[in-house]
Amino acid sequence: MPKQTFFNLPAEKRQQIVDAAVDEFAEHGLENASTNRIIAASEISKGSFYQYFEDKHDVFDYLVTLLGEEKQAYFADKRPPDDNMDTFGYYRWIIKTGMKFNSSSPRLVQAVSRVLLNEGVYYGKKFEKYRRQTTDSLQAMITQAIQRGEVDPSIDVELAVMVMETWTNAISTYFLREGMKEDDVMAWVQSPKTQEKIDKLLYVMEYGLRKTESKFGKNA
Amino acid sequence: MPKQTFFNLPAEKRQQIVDAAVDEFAEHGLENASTNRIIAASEISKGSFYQYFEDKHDVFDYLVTLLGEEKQAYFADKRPPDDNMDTFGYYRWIIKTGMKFNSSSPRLVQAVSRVLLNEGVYYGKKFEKYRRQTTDSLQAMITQAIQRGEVDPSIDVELAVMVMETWTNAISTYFLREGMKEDDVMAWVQSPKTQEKIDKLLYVMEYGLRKTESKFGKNA
DNA sequence: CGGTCATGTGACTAGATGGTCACATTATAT
DNA sequence: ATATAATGTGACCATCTAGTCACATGACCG
Repeated sequence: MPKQTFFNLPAEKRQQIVDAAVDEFAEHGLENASTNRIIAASEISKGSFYQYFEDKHDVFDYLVTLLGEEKQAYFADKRPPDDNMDTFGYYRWIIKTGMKFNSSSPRLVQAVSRVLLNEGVYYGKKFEKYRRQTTDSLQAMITQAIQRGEVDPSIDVELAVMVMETWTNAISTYFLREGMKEDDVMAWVQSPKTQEKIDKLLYVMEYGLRKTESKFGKNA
Repeated sequence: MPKQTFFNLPAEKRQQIVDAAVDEFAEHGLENASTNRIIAASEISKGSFYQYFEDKHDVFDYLVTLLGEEKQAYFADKRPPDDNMDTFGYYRWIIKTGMKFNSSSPRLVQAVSRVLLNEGVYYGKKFEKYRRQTTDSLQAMITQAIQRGEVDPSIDVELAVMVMETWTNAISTYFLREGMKEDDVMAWVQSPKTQEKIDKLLYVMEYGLRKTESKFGKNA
């Protein structure tokens, strides 16, 4: 957590620092980020920086919190279109809505995701708390889905969580790699081409790659 | 490519340097790796290092080449048990045999994978050549599988490649995260528990998470 | 032996890093 | 206006970084 002095700052100055930090982490990750550069870019003095934060990890923690808050605010007034959706439909809605949210704060998402999805794997324990959030909610979702008879009960929950976590991360990575190339990320996300890609991907997650009889009926 | 002086070195000394580099990259990745530490650990002088290599990227390139050679040598005398295997069976064999290979050079695999799978995403163009190798062979495999009527033809090739690439990477990451915790990695890979996990994972890739009628016949 | 060429060496440079601290400035309260 | 507390500042420190270079050591050859 940043120190009180940081929160006493005028919002404008706070934003200046956050912007600088977001850029730095998005560009260099956490371990390679330079506090000196953050200080230079946010046009504060070195002494001030250390009066606001412990170190760069402290800044990063704050960015994660910030992203969490923004996400919560974004989802606050959003509800799936159909109340009787099954789990896969709900997951599809979550993924698509999540991608729209990502387009609304792409740099912040890039900064945080880059560290949590990649560096985080190697500096394990430090980031476990963040991963656990997603894991737990996915686990609840899947347990319910099995009870409802939507997910194959012969697949254990742990594995199903891994599958969905993998796809959640893969789609995030896809967003960061392909979406961030575009001028208008939001337009790219909402384009029929991107939406279709996500649909197809989740279809494969549901029904698999293999050509089966039951699928023939669907595609014929 | 390392300079000629490096290849003139006695094999023992070369190995010493490789070991030090592998450890450094496995522990710190590419961007955070320190040539100074590699030099210290391999017990050569600074001047010598720069007579062998251009810089640390040069060393890393060599490690990638080395891993490629070792992998090729490992697969040279291995053939899938059944010649009439379908594509999914073949892929399953590749993945499992690949994991056995990984256990035989776990540190080298860790060093290279860490950089290519994670850092590589952000320092794009530099590593594209390596990624293209896997992509191309997966693409050939899938095209053939569609022709054989094994893969759903309504799934475009590009997407199927993404799916298989995602799973190849996910299994690599799983190996690095879980397998490397074990004392005996090889034993862990070949244990029934791990093998079953892989089987189930690839089963889900083939048939999906959703409970379908055709699956009922299989699982009942 | 002397000469030549390849290899080994570590002190040194120039720059960046995270972090501290004595002091200057500003705001608040009396 | 004066005292007190909060905030701002950048020179400075120790440590690390990649890379160079003048010189030392060794090997081989005539």
